[in-house]
Amino acid sequence: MIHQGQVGHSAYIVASGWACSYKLLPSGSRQIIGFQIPGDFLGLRAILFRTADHNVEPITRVQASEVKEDFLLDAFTRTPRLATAVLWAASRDEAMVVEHLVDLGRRNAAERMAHFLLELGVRLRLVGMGDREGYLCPLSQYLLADALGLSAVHVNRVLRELREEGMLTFQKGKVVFDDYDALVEFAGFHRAYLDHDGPLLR
Amino acid sequence: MIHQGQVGHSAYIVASGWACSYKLLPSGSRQIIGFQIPGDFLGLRAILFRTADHNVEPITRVQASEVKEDFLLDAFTRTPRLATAVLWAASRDEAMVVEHLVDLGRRNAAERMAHFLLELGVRLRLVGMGDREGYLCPLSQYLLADALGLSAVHVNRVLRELREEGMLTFQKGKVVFDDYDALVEFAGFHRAYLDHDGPLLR
DNA sequence: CGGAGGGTTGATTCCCCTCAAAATCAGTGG
DNA sequence: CCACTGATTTTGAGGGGAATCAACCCTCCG
Repeated sequence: MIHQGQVGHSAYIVASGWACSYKLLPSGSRQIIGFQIPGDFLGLRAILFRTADHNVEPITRVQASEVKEDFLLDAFTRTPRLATAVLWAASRDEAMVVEHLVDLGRRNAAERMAHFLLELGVRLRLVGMGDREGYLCPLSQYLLADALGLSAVHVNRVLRELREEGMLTFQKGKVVFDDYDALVEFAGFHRAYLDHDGPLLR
Repeated sequence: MIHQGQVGHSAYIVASGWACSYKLLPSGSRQIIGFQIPGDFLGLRAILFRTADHNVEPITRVQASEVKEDFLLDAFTRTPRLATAVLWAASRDEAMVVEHLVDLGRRNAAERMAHFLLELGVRLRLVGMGDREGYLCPLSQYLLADALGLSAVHVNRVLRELREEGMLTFQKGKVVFDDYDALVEFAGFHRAYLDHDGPLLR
């Protein structure tokens, strides 16, 4: 969908399916920045900076509406409210990246996993694709590893631990919260950063 | 300057001095999101979300221009170009956080340190506070540790390594690039994400 | 002169990586 | 229906990078 270093990209609004954005290092390893789910806006930086600084790739089959560069920039000058809305979306995005940063910097593997899957759960619930019980999740352990800065092997062990602790089960594409409250406590999860009221229009 | 959980903040444009933004975890540990230097805009999320999701604290004595919430939101609707400029600034900010994320996820301690100090160098050069030789840097090893997701002790060891390898010297508040090219190579540093042309105005 | 903050170094521990190999599963074609 | 392939999950063994704990030093400052 978007390729690092290339120019002339569009932005997209995801209608269905999952995608992921990531960066590749010279060493060949990959760091996943985040996952995009239905309702998400992606590619803003690719438009503003003209040349994309990251990649976006579908994980499942994705349907998305294309938002062309010209349209977006025109719309900004013509409809300030839209500009504010996009700014707000970008800020929510940044808040998620920041929380992800905290994950990698100051949480151990299990807390990281728990926090990450909780966040994903809240986001999916906001678009009606999950509930307090759990959700369907097409992510492989390799993808989780590249997102959480772990090895795939260790992802597997951590998932086993969480399962044996009776907090969370992730198997066969399904995340099940076995003990939601314990999990929230364990991960130090505060959903405030996902709950802001939408653009502060005036 | 800004306190997590509090409402009614302003944004600021730093005129002189250094600040840092960070999050605190229940465990008491701290993850520094980034450092603000002269010319940087900070506190946008605190305004858009009404309640701040992070803290900002001065490191040295800071002089900054306050940008009040009302002013900013009014200006958006009245001056679309300004909105685009702010959006652009926010995106550059996010690009830096993303690169920081890659640091924590996929680089070892030494590469992380090198990459971080190189980025800081480029940013400082853009505002005339450093050159290819190096720059003045008021950050303690504790601050570096909390930014890079390391312990202060290990920060010290890594700095010693880099010094003994003849790549970089950080002592007495001065960063000196002993071998800039080697350092860039070692860190896998690409400055593209800092070099975009400024707001794409129309 | 005592105390605090920051820097430096050593010893030990442990979290997570790497390497390696089964086991399971989905799809594919004979 | 089964053999074959490739992707994914699972488990084990061993090693290493960074944390932790614990000193000791220096400088600055009231």
